[in-house]
Amino acid sequence: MPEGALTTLEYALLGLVAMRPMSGYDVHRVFATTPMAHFSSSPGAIYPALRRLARRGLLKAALDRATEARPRRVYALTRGGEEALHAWLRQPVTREDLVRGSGAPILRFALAEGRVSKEEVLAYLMTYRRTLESYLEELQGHAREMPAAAGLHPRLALERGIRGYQGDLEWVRSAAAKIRRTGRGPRKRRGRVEG
Amino acid sequence: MPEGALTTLEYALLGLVAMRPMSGYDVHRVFATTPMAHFSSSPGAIYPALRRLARRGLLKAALDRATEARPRRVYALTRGGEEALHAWLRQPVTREDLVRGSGAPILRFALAEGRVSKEEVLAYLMTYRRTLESYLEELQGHAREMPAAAGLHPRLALERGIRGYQGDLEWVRSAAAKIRRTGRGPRKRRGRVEG
DNA sequence: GTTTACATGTAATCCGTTACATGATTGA
DNA sequence: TCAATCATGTAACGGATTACATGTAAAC
Repeated sequence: MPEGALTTLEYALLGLVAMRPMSGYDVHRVFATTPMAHFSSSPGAIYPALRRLARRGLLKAALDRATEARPRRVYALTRGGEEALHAWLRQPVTREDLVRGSGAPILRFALAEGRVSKEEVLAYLMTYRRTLESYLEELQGHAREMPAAAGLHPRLALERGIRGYQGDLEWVRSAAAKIRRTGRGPRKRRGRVEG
Repeated sequence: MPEGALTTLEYALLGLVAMRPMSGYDVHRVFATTPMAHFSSSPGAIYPALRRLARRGLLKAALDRATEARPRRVYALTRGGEEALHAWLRQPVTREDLVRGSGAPILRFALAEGRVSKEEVLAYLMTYRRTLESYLEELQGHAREMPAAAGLHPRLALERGIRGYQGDLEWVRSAAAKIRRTGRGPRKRRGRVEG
């Protein structure tokens, strides 16, 4: 039932809950204490988004009345949620992803671990790379055709954008190389044993 | 009169109209044909935003009935608009600016040309630099304290963020240096503006 | 002479922000 | 005991996206 796409926040929530079932406050804390803050926001966004996902059947809520005085609504992924998340993780990076600066490309990459095969991750990074290369050419075209009268600041601002995407390109290459070097990719989720 | 802050889009509109009076369509075209697309969006955002700014007294609309068959509403900055824009351009870059990735820091820089003194631009870039340095330390702390169990993808995603801000830092330094070299009288000896 | 692109908007829907509400737990 | 903090939300408001509406000029 993926009628209509989800917001970036909703996908971030799917991805977090996929790691382990979480309450709204658990999610809030992740956003408050990690660089995921980029996607976060306020409880006023998180709680309604969780409910929307539950209403759509992508999450299921379990009322946990035992452990706490106040009931906690602990959300977990449903089968449909798994599928929606998985489908999203495999979406290629588009020009719009870059222009909008939504952070979605990196979010997808970060959440892909253990849910997408190594080959699919590499394919995803390839779409990222190609889109970056193409958009970089576009921006460099703008830089070339920028009239001198446009002024120093706009030129510097554009240069900053170009540098940023070039850095992303280097990152993509380096990340792909590191992933290629990993042992047989996690085909399906495999438990990590830490040592 | 500046009750409540404006949205980034609204400031972008103020900045564009400040360059030369523009109609909604003119603005739309700038967004559609330049890297300003980042802040853009649809007519459905632009036109209402222009009206809001007019209602607040920051823009004044002139109905241009002569040049075109259909009347164009051409917007120009009012005195209040000048002041609101100028006040915004001088706001320091905050941590929230970075976390949210709104693009506001660069937008302010790009729009500052000719409206803010060279010294103020350099001071602004200094706030940008300091905020970047501080946020970078925060992110590097996260990287150090990230449990090994967190996995490869989140670590790479964080590394990408750190690299990006480091690139911004280099850009800030280089931009400040270029701006320092501008508009110096031929006889003036260079003074140090370092911090 | 009709399609296509230009130019200027409006309307419905919906998401996110801000601020508030409330109950439990802990520290002074 | 009183305040602060943790934990879990709700409500009002407003801006943005998407889609639609409409009227002119250019192209074919």
